[in-house]
Amino acid sequence: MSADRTPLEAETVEAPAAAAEEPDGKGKTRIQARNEARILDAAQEIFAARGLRGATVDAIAEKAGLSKPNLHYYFRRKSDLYVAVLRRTLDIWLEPFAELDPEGDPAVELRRYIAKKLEMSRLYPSASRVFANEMLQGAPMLKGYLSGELRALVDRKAQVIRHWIATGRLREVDPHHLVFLIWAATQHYADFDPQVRAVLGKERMTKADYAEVEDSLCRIILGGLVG
Amino acid sequence: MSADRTPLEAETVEAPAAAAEEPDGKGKTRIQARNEARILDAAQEIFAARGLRGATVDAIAEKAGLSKPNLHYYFRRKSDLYVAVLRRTLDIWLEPFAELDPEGDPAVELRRYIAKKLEMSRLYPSASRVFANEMLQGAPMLKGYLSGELRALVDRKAQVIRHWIATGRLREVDPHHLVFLIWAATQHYADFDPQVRAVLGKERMTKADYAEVEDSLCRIILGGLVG
DNA sequence: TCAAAATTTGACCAATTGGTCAATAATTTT
DNA sequence: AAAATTATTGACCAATTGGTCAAATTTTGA
Repeated sequence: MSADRTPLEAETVEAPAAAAEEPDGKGKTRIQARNEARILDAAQEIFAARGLRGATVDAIAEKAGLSKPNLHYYFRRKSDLYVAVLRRTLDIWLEPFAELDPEGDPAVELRRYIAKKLEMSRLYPSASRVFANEMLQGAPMLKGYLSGELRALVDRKAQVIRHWIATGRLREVDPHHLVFLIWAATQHYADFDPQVRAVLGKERMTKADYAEVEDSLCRIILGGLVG
Repeated sequence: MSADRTPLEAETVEAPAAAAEEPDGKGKTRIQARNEARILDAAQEIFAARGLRGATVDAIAEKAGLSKPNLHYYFRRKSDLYVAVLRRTLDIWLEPFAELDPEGDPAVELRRYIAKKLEMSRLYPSASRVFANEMLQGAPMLKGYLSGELRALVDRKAQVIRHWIATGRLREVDPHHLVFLIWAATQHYADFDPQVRAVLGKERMTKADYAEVEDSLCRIILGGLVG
């Protein structure tokens, strides 16, 4: 109940000695790079399924193929690892959102964004789930990030959407809620996968299934907003 | 890693002696009813924030104002309590969905359903979060329910939507994905509340804020489907 | 009023778990 | 090849936690 929180701003792993190195990439042994990657992947799976508190270091270590003390050699605290996973996920997620182009055609831009976001749910569902878990916990690790960087970015993109509306290329909508809707709809297929599969009666969701999802989402969301 | 799963079908609490009593309601002392309600409410809060594994019986007991052994007097295992909370949530959730009327106007019916679902996110966010948590864990307790009762109900309602389409009152859409979209969009405001508030820059979401959400969602989702 | 039934609790376990540490084994550097 | 650095591990704690139990207290009902 006390100490498993570390602000996102903190460095994930102390860069070994060397100061002016690239924030990641170099300054790392071959072994270091390999093991840290393995650990992050394993941690993402475990955190996705159990959350921060539910995940055990033993489980992560086992999945990564390392002993617990060996894992601690790379990440001193479980929360460090959690934050590192979260950071990696966020980096991947925000890229296509930031690319929404005010000069592009809203229909094309939004469709591409929806497609990319959905593809991420399909390819990295566990990343989505870790984030969802963090939200459910009240975002203890991401509070600052959400109301800082993220809010700023969303506000900027809301301007893009307003621009589209102002130039008559998009119907009147609240930009924020449009963004939330896209996020909710796309992430749903990763976060609520068991429900989706059960209701659809599918053992697993194929690439083709996702193509149908994309079609449906675009049709509904864009249907009333453009054209 | 072993024993914290109990199928939903199992009775929540062994009805004390009497066989042919109503499944709930009677057959319970005043104290029993009061305490069980308190425990369920407390458990919902704790489970919502921490998930099944992360929630401690102590925390639930404290929130309910009882001692741990006393809580165990009412619910022998933590997982019993978890299932009970889940069951209660599902009962509340499915009611308005089941009410979608094939003879009604699609615009009115869907708008009302969206409004009700959103209201539930506003009034009982923790219920939504417990469910979300269970999904993220892979739905260990709800698997059977999802592919049984729920799937059947959704299929039935998908027919209603297809009926609307066939009679030219609704544009062509995949009924299942429309339902998922509505679920995702409405639950998002409960499950991702920290993100929503941070991005919107609001300390808390008021009733008025939710009214705007409702308006936006209906405008986007229904905008392209009816009229 | 008094015994039976229901409720509550303090004291305890046994298992789990995050994290440490000294010692050992690889690797790299000189 | 020896020294220095990096990686790995077995053995261990201390704290947390789910759950038990016998004893005590309160409520109920005849």
